[in-house]
Amino acid sequence: MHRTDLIAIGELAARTGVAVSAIRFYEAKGLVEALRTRGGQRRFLRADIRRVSFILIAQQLGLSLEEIADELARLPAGRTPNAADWARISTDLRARIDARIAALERTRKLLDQCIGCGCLSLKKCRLYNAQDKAAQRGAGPRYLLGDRPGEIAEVSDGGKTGASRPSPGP
Amino acid sequence: MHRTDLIAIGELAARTGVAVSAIRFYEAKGLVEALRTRGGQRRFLRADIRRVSFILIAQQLGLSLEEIADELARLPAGRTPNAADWARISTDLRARIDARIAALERTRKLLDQCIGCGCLSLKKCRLYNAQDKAAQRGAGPRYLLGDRPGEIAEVSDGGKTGASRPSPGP
DNA sequence: ATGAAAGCTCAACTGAGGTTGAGATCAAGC
DNA sequence: GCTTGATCTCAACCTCAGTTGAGCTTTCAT
Repeated sequence: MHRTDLIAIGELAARTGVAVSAIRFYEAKGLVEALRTRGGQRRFLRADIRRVSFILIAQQLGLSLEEIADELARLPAGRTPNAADWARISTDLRARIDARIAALERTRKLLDQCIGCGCLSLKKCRLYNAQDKAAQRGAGPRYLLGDRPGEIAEVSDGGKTGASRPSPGP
Repeated sequence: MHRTDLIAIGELAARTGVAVSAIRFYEAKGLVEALRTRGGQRRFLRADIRRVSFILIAQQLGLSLEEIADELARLPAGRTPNAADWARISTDLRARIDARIAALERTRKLLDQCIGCGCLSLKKCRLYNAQDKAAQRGAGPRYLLGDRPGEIAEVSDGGKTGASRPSPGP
């Protein structure tokens, strides 16, 4: 093949659209690995172009760098994801997207009811009352709508969540 | 009405599910206002339960605290949003939700093609190449995906792009 | 052989949305 | 009056995903 199967960080950057600093950052996080020249400069494999692209895509789909690192760590020894890996991973990702869309749709529905009724007035507004309900019966602290970023709670009248979200823990 | 039309910060916290520290933070950002006792403790109006709830909802719908502050600032003197205000604001929010759902759906479609083809192989994978502005609401490499159209290097095995853009500039 | 371009490390900074801790004061029930 | 729990301020710290800058070294084309 090419004599230059190793590429410098700048080339990897240019080919993926990622900043050089970001690639160094990814390396520090264990997302990519580099060989070094005698002089100490990084040299990447061509396959790392794909690896970085994978990172970008996964990121777009909502995974944190840590999750991506986990995903990559599950592959045999530094391998860049192949078709089978991808099928598994992407099926996973699809489920995430579905969940996000569903959550958003629930919210939209609630919101529509709310626009329609124009209420905003406590007794009736379901969006508002999602939280309020909590307090007016039984006075426990910490009720809330969604308990996860990006996720709106299913606001059903009966449902109690008991989810404590304001602080992620001590 | 009640003799206790004023509530302490702890109660506001309990009734909204927000941490006390977060409420102080919101006050610092101008999102809520508090009266003070002679001793210097904050006392909130009951209406602030609604105000905080509004903040929470708007936040869930993707507004930053600054945007929420702007929204609230457009209301007459510290008023908690009323029906007309709400109609305007919520119509706005709905558009945001729609946009997010649409973006997510585009991504999902791309992903489906990708699961199907199993490619992952640069030339064909639209997810890889098209790097849609999909779910970009959330952290991510800001200078890249979508930002400068045409700037993403075609991730191909062959040619060199020369488009070196390691840093977005000062 | 040389000079520009690219690379190196390390520390500090960003910004959003808060949390944590120290040390002091306030409010209220007994 | 005392004690206990809630609250106060202020500063420092956290996470995430990187960026920026200083100061220095390596690589490569001419």
